[in-house]
Amino acid sequence: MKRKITLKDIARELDVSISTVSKALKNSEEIGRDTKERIQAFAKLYNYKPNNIAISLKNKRTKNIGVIIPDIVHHFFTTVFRGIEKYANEKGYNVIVCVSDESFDKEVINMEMLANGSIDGFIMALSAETQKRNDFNHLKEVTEQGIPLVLFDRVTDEVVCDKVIINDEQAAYDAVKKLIDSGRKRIALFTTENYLGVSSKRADGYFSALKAHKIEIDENLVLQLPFQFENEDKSEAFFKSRSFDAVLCVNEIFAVRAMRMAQSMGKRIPQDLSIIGFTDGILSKLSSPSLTAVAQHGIRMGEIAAKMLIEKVESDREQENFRTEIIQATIIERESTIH
Amino acid sequence: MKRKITLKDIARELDVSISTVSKALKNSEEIGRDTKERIQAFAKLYNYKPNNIAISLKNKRTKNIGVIIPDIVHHFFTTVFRGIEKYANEKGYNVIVCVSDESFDKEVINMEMLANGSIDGFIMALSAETQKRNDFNHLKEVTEQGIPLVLFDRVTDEVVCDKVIINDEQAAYDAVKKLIDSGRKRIALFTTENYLGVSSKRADGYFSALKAHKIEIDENLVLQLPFQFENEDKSEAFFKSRSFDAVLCVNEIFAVRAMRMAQSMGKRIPQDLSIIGFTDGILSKLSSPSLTAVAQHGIRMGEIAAKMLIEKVESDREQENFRTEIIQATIIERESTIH
DNA sequence: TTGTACGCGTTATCAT
DNA sequence: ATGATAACGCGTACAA
Repeated sequence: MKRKITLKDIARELDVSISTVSKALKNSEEIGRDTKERIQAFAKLYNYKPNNIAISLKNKRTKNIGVIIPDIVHHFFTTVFRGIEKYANEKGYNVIVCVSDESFDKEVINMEMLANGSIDGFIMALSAETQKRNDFNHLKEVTEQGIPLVLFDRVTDEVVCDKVIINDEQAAYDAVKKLIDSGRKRIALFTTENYLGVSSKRADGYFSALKAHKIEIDENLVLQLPFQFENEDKSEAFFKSRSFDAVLCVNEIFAVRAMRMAQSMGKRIPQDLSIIGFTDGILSKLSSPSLTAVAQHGIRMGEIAAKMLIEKVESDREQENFRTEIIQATIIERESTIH
Repeated sequence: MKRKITLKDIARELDVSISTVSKALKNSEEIGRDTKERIQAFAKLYNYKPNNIAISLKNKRTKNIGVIIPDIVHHFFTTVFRGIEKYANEKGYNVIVCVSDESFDKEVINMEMLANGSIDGFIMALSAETQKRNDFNHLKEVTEQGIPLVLFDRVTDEVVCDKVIINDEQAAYDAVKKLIDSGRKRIALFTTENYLGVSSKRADGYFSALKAHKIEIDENLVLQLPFQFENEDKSEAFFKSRSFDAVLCVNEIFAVRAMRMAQSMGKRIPQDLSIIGFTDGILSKLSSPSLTAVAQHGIRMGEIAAKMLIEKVESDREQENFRTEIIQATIIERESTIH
């Protein structure tokens, strides 16, 4: 087994000083032709590569980005992650991922682990619990330490930092408008409990679209469901007791399950019921009929987040100006709506 | 902005030596009651945390694991990743993820980036291109340097290291047997081009199950498709020109698309056609009808991989004994088969 | 009980 | 043209 070779090893072997080796390998003009060549040849032969950790210690730059997301087995988040990783890699950065699992405590622990020198900056989406508790001290501490932070999708006004979001409210508005334009009158909303985070903006868009089109708001047409739609009974009761001809769902799992439920009750999609869901993932594409969906452009969101972060990281002067980038969601029309 | 505080800062502030501070914070018995308390109080007040990078340099241990996977927007891989991340975090390790994007070059570059001290060991699944080229020098180099490596799912015999796989062949055999037992006679196989990696084992299981049950093998019933099943024409032609009453698909995307294609041609699932797919992901659960699937237990696979790796990392003595853990796949019966 | 010195691997500055 | 030294932050063997 050939262990990693260091500058010191080369220096000893070639009987020169460490600093000579260091300079020679950087092609410094200070070093003589022949010594330089000797050293470079030797280094290449033994495949010398500088130790990242030592360089990090010296430069106080790790070239690592910390990403903290609530869930990784999740289409939208992986998509954003893909964008982050792609951009970061191009810029020579590596990405350390931690999953908060929607837990406040894990989010805190993960941030602390990484904040002690392991990363140059954070990109994250808040856990559900963090949003519920409205406690953002761990984020504030990090920014106060001068560690750059970019929030995406699940953000908060409480923390001053860069942010990337989609225009959730407008997207929901547009989706509902599309349903109305196609002749739908009784439009339901399937959302998460407590209108958590983005869901509340989507609900806002839903309500304002109805208002703008003079459709009376019927709170009975709003169904709040637990995260994974585990509660089939609740939705079944909803379907049985309400009459509606369209649904807007705040995520694609809700959308697919709504569709299945409707179909099992003999409804035809889209003739009897139109469905639009947020997140244009594999489920929307491959369900049958395929789902009209609000594309959140996760990859772009990730790229932008990474770009914003790296800019901050690489700018040495203290930053005070923070931006919020808004990505335009687009509606991908498929078979679950009439057009 | 309060920058991170170091031992040196505390020492200067309290007018003691750095090593005194260091010892005091480790509660060393060498240090006097009062100095210890003074130092600890001060450290707590200023929220002192040791710098990970410095510790890494000193210990030659980063407490980072490098994970390289072909794709992240992919149910199975994210599932495995979840298992890795979970176990690693419990053990105080962080996970650096790189996506090879099925490319040999990116895999090599990513490994090199991380191998220079950034991580203590690798967990990876080979990219498609790497498998095709049969070139594993980058893996061998890493193991020769003494960096522990665990391969999962997409493995190779060419590299001597720990591995975690599922019993693909047996699982395919069992799936086909289940189809046969339910009365199916003409069973098709939808696989990737060139029987890449795991697909070839699944094909082996398919063939041997047919043989074992005295069903004549008809090569015309094997359809090779590009990765994402982009080629709808090819599969449509297949459906039109062949007659078969069951399909085994090597992944869930193939399975869902096969089902949609069949349905669009008027076939009923499972009455006219039974379908079983590998990967028990969200697609299988939520498609309609839901898909009988081979569960690969990604989380467990990830946990085991992380466990194997960390054991190797933390064992100081040179390792020579490598294991291959085989996880038993299980068939989850749903609506796309008769039982 | 406290402090000094050294080393982890690298680079930058200053001597020779 | 080459080398010695200090520094990044920490821990520890050894000295006082």
